[in-house]
Amino acid sequence: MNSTKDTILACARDQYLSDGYKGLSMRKIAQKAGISATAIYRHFADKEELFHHVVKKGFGTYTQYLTPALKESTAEKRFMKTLENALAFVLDQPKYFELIFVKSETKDELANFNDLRTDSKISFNFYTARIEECMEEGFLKEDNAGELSVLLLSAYIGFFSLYTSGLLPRSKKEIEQLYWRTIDRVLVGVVV
Amino acid sequence: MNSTKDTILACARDQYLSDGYKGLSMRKIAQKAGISATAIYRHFADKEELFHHVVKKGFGTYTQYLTPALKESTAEKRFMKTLENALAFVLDQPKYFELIFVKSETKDELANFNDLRTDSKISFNFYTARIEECMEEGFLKEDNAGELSVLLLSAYIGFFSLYTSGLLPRSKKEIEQLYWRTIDRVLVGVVV
Amino acid sequence: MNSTKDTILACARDQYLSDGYKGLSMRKIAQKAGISATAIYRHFADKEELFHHVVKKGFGTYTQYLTPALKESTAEKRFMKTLENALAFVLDQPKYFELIFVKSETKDELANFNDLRTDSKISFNFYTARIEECMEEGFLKEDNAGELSVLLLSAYIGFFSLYTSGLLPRSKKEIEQLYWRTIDRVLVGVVV
Amino acid sequence: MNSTKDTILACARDQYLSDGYKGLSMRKIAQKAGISATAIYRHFADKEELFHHVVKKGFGTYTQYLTPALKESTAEKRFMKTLENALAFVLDQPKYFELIFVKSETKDELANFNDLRTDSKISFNFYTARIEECMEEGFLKEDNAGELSVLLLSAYIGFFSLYTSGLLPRSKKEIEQLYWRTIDRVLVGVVV
DNA sequence: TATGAATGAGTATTCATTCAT
DNA sequence: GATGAATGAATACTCATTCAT
Repeated sequence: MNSTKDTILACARDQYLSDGYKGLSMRKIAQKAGISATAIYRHFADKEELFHHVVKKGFGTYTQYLTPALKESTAEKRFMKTLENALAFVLDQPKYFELIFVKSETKDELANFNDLRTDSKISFNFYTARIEECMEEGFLKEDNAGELSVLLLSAYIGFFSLYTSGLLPRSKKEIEQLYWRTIDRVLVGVVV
Repeated sequence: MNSTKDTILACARDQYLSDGYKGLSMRKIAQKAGISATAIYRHFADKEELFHHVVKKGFGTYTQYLTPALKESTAEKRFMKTLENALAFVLDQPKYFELIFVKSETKDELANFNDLRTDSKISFNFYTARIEECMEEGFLKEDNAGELSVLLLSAYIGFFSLYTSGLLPRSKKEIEQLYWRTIDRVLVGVVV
Repeated sequence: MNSTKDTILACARDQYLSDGYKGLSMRKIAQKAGISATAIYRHFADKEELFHHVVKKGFGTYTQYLTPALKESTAEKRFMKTLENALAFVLDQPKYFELIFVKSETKDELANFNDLRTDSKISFNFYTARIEECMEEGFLKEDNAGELSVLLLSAYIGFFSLYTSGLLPRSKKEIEQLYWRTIDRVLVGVVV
Repeated sequence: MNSTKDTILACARDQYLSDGYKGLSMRKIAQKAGISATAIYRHFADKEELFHHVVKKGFGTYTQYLTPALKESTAEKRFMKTLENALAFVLDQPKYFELIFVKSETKDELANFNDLRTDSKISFNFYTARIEECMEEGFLKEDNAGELSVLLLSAYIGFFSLYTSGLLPRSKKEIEQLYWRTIDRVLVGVVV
C-alpha cells in the first residue's frame, strides 16, 4: 500500500546501518529508493523525522528477537532463551545493536521523544520480568530483580561494546563462549 | 609555548564532546579558538589528525584518573580505589567517557590506528592487573583474572551507557549507590 | 528548453577561452551564468564533465568550419576550400583553435577520453580524405596521403601556434598571404 | 654561491615539467627544495617572477641543444645537425618543448616580457641563418630563407604537437622515421 | 504524489602572500 | 637569509530544503 514510504524507510535503514549517521543523506537514500530526493518530503517532514522512524524500526527489530523467548515452557527456559536471543541479535544485527544501545544520536532521540523512551525501556522490563518469574519459580534466589536486570543489561551492552571496539576475540565461536561464561559469572551468586 | 596548538585541541575536544562528530567542523573550531580556519592546518595536517589527537587526549585523561589508585598500600585498596576512580571519571567527565568507550567514531579510529588501540587496552590491562594482585593477596578467589576483568569493564561501560541514555536514576547519589551495588553483584562470587 | 545547461556551457567556454584552465572556476561560471554555483551540479556531475563538454563543443565548431567544403564540385576545389576554411576557423575562433590543437589540458582530456580522441582524428582524416581524392582526380601526384596529411596539419598547427605567440606578422592580410605561401611550399612537390 | 636560488629554480622547473602549471605551487616547490615556503620570497618577488625564470631556463636549454650544430664543417651539415638536435630536444625534454612552444602560459609571458620575446626569436633566427648559408653554399636553392624557416619551424612544432596529443605513432623509432620523411617533404622543392 | 531546478549555507582543503622574529 | 604562524580569498563540492509545475 504505502509502499514508497516503506521503501524510503528501508533504504534509510540500510544506509544508516552500512554508513552510519554521517552517510545518511537524503539524496543518497532517494537514489537507493529510485525516487527523487524531494519525494521523500512527501512522506517525512524532514531528515530528523525520517531518522526517528529508523530508530523506531531498530527497537522493533530488537523486540522481535526477544519475544519468541516467551514461547518456552518454564521461566528458566524463557530466561535462558532471552539471553540466547539477545546474543543472536547482536551477532546478526550489530549495526542495530549499535543504533539502539550505543549511538549518541539515538540517545539524543531518546532524550527528546517519549515514544522512543518507552521503546527503550522494553528491553529493561523484559529482562526484569524474566528474572522475576525465575525467582518465583525458584530458579533464581529471591533478590532485587530490577537491579539484577540492570547488571545483566549493562554487562550485555558493555560486553558487545568492547567486542565492536575490537578488544575482545573476533571469532564467532570464541565470542559466544566468552559471552556465556560472562553470563555465568553474573549469575553465579543468584542461581539456586 | 605551543599555546595555539593546545587551544585548537581544547576547542576541538569541547566541540566534539558537545556536538559529536557531525558538529566537528574546522571552521567552528577556528572560530572558537579565535583564529582563522586555515591556521589550524599549520598545526594539524587535516581533520582526521586533529580528531586523532582529541581521542588520544581522552585516553590520557582516563589514565590520569586511574593511575593514582596505585598509591594505595594493599592490592584490595588499589582495586577498590580503581573502581572508585573509574566512577569519578565518568561522573566528572561524562563526555570523555562517551568519547573513549561509546562513540562509534572513536571505534573507527581504534580500528585504524595502532597507537589508540594500545591506549584502549590500558584500561583493560589495568583492571586485570589489579584483579590479579587481589588474587595473589587473597582478597579475591583464584580465578581467570582476564575474564573477570572483561565482566567488570563490560558492566562499567554498559552501566554508564544506560545512565547516559536516561534509563537509570539521574541523581548523583542514587547512581553512585546503584553503581556500588552493581559492583557488589559482580564480585559476590569471587570475594573471599 | 535546455537553456540553463546551454548557458552554463557557453559561460564555461568563454571563461576557459579567455582565462585558461586556471581561470575555469565553478563559482565564476555560475556568476557569469547568473545562477548559484551549486546549480551547475544539477547539469554536470563535476568540473571535469563540464570541461569535457566544452572541449567537445570546440571540436564540433571546428567540424562545422570544415564540412561545408564538401559542397564543392571537384576534389581540387574541396581541398582548397578545406585549407581556406581551416584558415577562417583559426582567424575567427583563435581561442577554439588553441583549445583543440594547443592547450595541454585538452591533450590530457584526449589521453583519457575515447570520444574526444575520435573527435580529434576527424581533422586528420578529413585532410587525408581530401588529399586522397585529389590524387585520384590527378590534381596531386600519387603519394602517401596520410603522411602528406601529417605535414599539412603539422604546418597548420605550428604556423598558427607561432602566430598566437606573436612571432609572425599580426595583420590579418599579411598572415593570410604568408599562410598561402607556406601552403604552396608544402604542395610544391606534389602538385601536378 | 647563490645555491639556494638555484635549488629553488631547479625544483620549480622539475615540478612544472612533471605537474604542469596547475601543480606549480610555492609550498610544494619549497618542500622539494627543503626550505620554508616563505624563503622563496627572499629570492623571487612572487610566483610570476619565479615562473618567468623557469621559462627563461627552458629557452636556454633549447639553445644548448641547437648550438652544438655550429661545430659542423659545412652549411649543409650544420643545417642537418640542427634538425637532428631539434628532434633530440623534443624527445629528451618533451616538457620543455611544450613549455616554450605550446603552453599558453608561456605565450602570456612572451606577450609581456621582452627578454623572453628575444629568446623565442632565437630558434627562428637560428633556422633562418642555417638556411641562408645553405643557399649560399648551394645545398639549397635560392629562395626566401625567412619563409622557409617559418615552414620548417611550423612543421616542427605542429608535428610534435600532434605527437604529444597521441595522434602520431608513439614508438621512438617510428616517430623519428616519420619526422625525417616529413622534413624531406618540406625540403623536396628546395634541395638542389 | 512526484519531479527537476535551484538555492544558501556549509564542508575540508589549498593557495600565494605577509609579518614578526 | 630564513622561519613559523597566520591570513583571506579561493577551490570543488555536498547538504537539506524549497518551489513551481
